[in-house]
Amino acid sequence: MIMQEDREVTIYDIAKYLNISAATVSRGLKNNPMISKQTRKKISDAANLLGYQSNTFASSLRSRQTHTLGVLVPRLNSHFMSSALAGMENAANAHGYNLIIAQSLEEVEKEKRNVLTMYNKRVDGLLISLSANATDIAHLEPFFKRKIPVVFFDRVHPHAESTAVGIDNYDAAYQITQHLIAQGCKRILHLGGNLLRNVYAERFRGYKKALKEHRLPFSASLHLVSNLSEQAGAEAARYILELPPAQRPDAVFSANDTAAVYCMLALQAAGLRIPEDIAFAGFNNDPISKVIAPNLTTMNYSGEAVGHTAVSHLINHLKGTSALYDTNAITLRADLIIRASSLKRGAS
Amino acid sequence: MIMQEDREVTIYDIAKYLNISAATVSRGLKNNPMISKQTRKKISDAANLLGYQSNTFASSLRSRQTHTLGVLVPRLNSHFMSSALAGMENAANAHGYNLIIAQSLEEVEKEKRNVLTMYNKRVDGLLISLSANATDIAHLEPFFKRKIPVVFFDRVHPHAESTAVGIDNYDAAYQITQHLIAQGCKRILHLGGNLLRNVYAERFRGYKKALKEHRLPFSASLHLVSNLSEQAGAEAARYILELPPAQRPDAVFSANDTAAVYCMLALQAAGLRIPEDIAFAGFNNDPISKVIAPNLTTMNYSGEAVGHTAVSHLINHLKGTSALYDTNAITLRADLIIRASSLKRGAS
DNA sequence: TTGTACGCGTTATCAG
DNA sequence: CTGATAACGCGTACAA
Repeated sequence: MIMQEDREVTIYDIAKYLNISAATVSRGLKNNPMISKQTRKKISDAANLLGYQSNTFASSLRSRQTHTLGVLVPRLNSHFMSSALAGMENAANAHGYNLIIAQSLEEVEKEKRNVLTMYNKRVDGLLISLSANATDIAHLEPFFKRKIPVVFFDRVHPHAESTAVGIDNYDAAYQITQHLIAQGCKRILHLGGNLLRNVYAERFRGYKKALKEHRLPFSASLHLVSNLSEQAGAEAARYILELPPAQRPDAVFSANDTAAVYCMLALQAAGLRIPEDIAFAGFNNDPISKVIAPNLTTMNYSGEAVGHTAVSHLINHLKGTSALYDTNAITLRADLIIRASSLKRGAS
Repeated sequence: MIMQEDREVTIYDIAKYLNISAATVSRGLKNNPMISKQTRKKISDAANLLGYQSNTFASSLRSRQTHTLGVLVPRLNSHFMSSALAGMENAANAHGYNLIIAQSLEEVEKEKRNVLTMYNKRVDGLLISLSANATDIAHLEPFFKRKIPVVFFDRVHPHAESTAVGIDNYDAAYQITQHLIAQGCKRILHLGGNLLRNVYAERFRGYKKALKEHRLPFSASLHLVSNLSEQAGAEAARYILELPPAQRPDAVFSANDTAAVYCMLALQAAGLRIPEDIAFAGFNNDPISKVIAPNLTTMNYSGEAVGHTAVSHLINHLKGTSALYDTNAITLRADLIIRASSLKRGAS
């Protein structure tokens, strides 16, 4: 048990000390221009002297503002997510906001509980990237009902009154697939994620569009769905190796770099050459993509930018200072990075 | 500006609705056994019906407990840190605690500001990994003074009333260096970090101890200090290549995997063979260490475990349920993972 | 088992 | 420019 220390120093202590009212102290502490410069100085000095530290929730209780944003993500430990968090923290800090962070571990139930916790903490806004198998956003109703702004990022969901921050996954996947086709690939396997999530559904759509445009047949046997983990990548390799030679793909487009890399490693271990026997492209520009040999062609977009944009937008909305307050979707750029893993015919 | 919605539903609304007192509602909501089972049921039903959601800071204001822990790290976006955060979130969530997270970006000033913010939010405890060039922990005084528990993790600092969670960096570095020596390496370069931080100082000490034990000379020209970034790794490679052949190291022990890997890549690009010309060992078991060719020998320890342990310990302390409340240091295990990058003479 | 009454530290409102 | 006073929503002695 922690001992209860002596009472904390409050604005009343400062008031008493200076023989002024607590109201004046409160105002002075926030540099309210109504208070004379000298009084403000006196208050500030006394605060330091007495070791005063404001009590955020007493303030929140009264002002109905917590200056805290809730962040809810599927997992904290991926390169993209931690970059996004870093970007969020930067933006939040710059505006005097704090972040309260939780992960759903891809479990809808945990996501629901965390949403409620965030609500109970009365966050001023919520940033969320949905868990893999959430089918709807009914659990966000408490926020919608009270018009507390919600910003979806990365794994978004359509909602009239919320903003979505992400990239054009459809176009990105289209570009990647086209690039592989331009390299002469004709049987391109797609290593995809759960189609409930827009990011994976759209990457799959973009892939199919490119195939169609080039009159390449799409076959369900060339579309694997998984959680895109290291294991999933290795399993995909086993799947490929067990395919009859005639049906073997000559390229793989993976919806993330992790699965791509571990698929590559397993295929290489089995004696296949990359890109000669099978070309590879991933997604995310994860650090491992430029360490693997050959380097992995991938789609680059900045997690930091996504996070920073999402928070900046949210805070602008809260402060009502942005004309963007009713923007419904923010699409950040993503660039194809062509590396050796997909270059069947010399440099590009 | 966000419109102020209708007042929130409070325990008073529930009380009025059921013709009972707010106190009873308050107690019933927390399943206080003093309240009869049926009353509790009625309260719970009414709460659901009216859409009641508890207001955490009204509660915190009264109870002086926030059930929130502050987490302050140098950077959010490294593999180790995001794993540690994931472990912390797990442990916290399991005990009904929340995490408020900020990064110092290695700047002492930002660290100080964040510490104060955490204090003002009245976190129940603080978890901190110090920024690279913090020379003391005077800025934690507000916490110490009010006996709010502080737990250092990874980059720790001695303090009588705080706990430190980490690994034995001294021994780990000693093991790594010894392994390199056993492989026949005689001139081992150490790519180290800022010596103000225990993790780097101890890894350096362990390295020197191994050298000394094997009567290998230590030379300042074999100790590079940097921020261990990708660039720093590449620069180290340049440094090595510019050394007169006779002075070139035959091994590199880097205090993290990132610098090791980018040093390897640059040396390989210059035509050096690893491990034949120069052996490598890193630290952290970062994902890139098992993707680089040849795979990087490294020290494995779980960020998740560090984070989970730190939070569990802190919460146990808060709840006063642990005999460990006065433990001053928790050392987790770290294992040498020997991979091809350091094997000069066949498999081990 | 339940109700009464007050206070946690701050800010908003309304006077002066 | 400053002060008095009443909330904000909840928890807890104390009384019943």
